[in-house]
Amino acid sequence: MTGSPATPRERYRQQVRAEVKERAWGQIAEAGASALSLNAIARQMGMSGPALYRYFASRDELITELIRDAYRSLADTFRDTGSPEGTHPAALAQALRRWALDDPQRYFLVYGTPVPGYHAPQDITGIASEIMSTLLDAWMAAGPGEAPAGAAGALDEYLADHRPWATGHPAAPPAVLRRALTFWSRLHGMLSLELAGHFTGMELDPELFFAAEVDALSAR
Amino acid sequence: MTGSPATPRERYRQQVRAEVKERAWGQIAEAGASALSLNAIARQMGMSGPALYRYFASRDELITELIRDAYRSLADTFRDTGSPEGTHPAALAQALRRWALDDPQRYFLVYGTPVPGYHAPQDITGIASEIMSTLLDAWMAAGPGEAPAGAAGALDEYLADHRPWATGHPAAPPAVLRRALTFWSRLHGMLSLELAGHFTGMELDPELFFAAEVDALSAR
DNA sequence: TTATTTTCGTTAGATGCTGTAACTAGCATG
DNA sequence: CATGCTAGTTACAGCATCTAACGAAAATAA
Repeated sequence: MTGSPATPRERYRQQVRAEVKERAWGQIAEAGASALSLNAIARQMGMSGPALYRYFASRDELITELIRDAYRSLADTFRDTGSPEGTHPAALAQALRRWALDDPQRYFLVYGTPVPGYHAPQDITGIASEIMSTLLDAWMAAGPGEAPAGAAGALDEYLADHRPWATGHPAAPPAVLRRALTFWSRLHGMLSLELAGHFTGMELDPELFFAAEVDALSAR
Repeated sequence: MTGSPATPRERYRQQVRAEVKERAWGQIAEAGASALSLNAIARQMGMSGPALYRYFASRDELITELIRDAYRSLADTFRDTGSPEGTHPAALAQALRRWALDDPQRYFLVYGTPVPGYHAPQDITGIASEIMSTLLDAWMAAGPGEAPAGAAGALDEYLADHRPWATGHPAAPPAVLRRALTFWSRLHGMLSLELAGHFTGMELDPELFFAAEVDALSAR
């Protein structure tokens, strides 16, 4: 990574940008992304409002950058989980849950309610496919499982011909694609319900539920 | 329902409230709940900003009411799906998906990213348990399925003693509780990914995927 | 019918936000 | 040293929520 030209000006600039993001994460953790205020951040940093526009062209650009960092963080967490060849899907599941619980609002920035007009820039979709790729690696190692029954068979047939999201894994059989997809979707269901607080008051142990679902899919 | 006193004043009042909500739903559908503006609604209705505060104490109160209506709408949709005794879970799944696709932002108002500080009022949690109750009805009719394997057994043991969310169904065995819970969670995973657009660009037919998952759980 | 009270809408304004424009002080480079 | 770039400033436009004070209309009471 030969990134920064290391001129003092640029160093300072990156430092300020980093601090802005730091405080932005703080605000988001406290009151959600919709409550993020550039003015408030500027006040915290002892400068006046418009100064921050030297560093971020708009509030949206800052949020987009935070979303990018969130994706990057998840992709790295996935990549760093277990060995490159033999990662068990259950390990990825636990890593994902830890990552989500570590900062729920960061999770929601990636998988939460989207803004209707918003379209993620190209590089973010690239990171997203990195994440899917790691998931496919793990399920490739785990194997296709037993023969699909019922509608799963129909889905496998479909996936055999519609797999642009798995271009990095041309050797993966449709059953592996289906299992990875199913896995991802189920994890997301549990986590977003848990993080949104839909289990509170139900007296349900999310960890136990999570473990049961992971086990159900992993063992089959 | 002997609700309204039907005095002309009250009739007018309810009418204005209804129109405000109508336009609010329009705004939300276009730009999401965070972009909802009382001022803009007032402008559309040909009155000046503060007038609306005669009808809604604050922006938050309006949003809370919309959330309540969304919950109510889902509970009614569930209740009206199939017969009171013999509803198949798959029918509920399809009803839920139709309801979600019919107005994605309404879905997100119920199951999307929560505002950190927000606590839903009592009556909303009541409607939420109505929804769970309908789900439990359907799974009671479907039966407990085959014996649980692996971690599902541990979850069943836990659920036998932790079931305050199923007080309306004292006769439901733990396996039914688990299946209803799992069902709910998996549906939510697929729907929120679909509605948030995480399947677009993957060339994945959400309906086929949805059917496969519903089938996988229903048939077991 | 007349008088009183309640309700609905208005305008003015406090406060906070995003974002632009114009200007100044300081730093780096020629 | 002179020039230009950059990071900050203040001023301001525009829009948002929401409060306060006031006038008009409608419902109610005498």
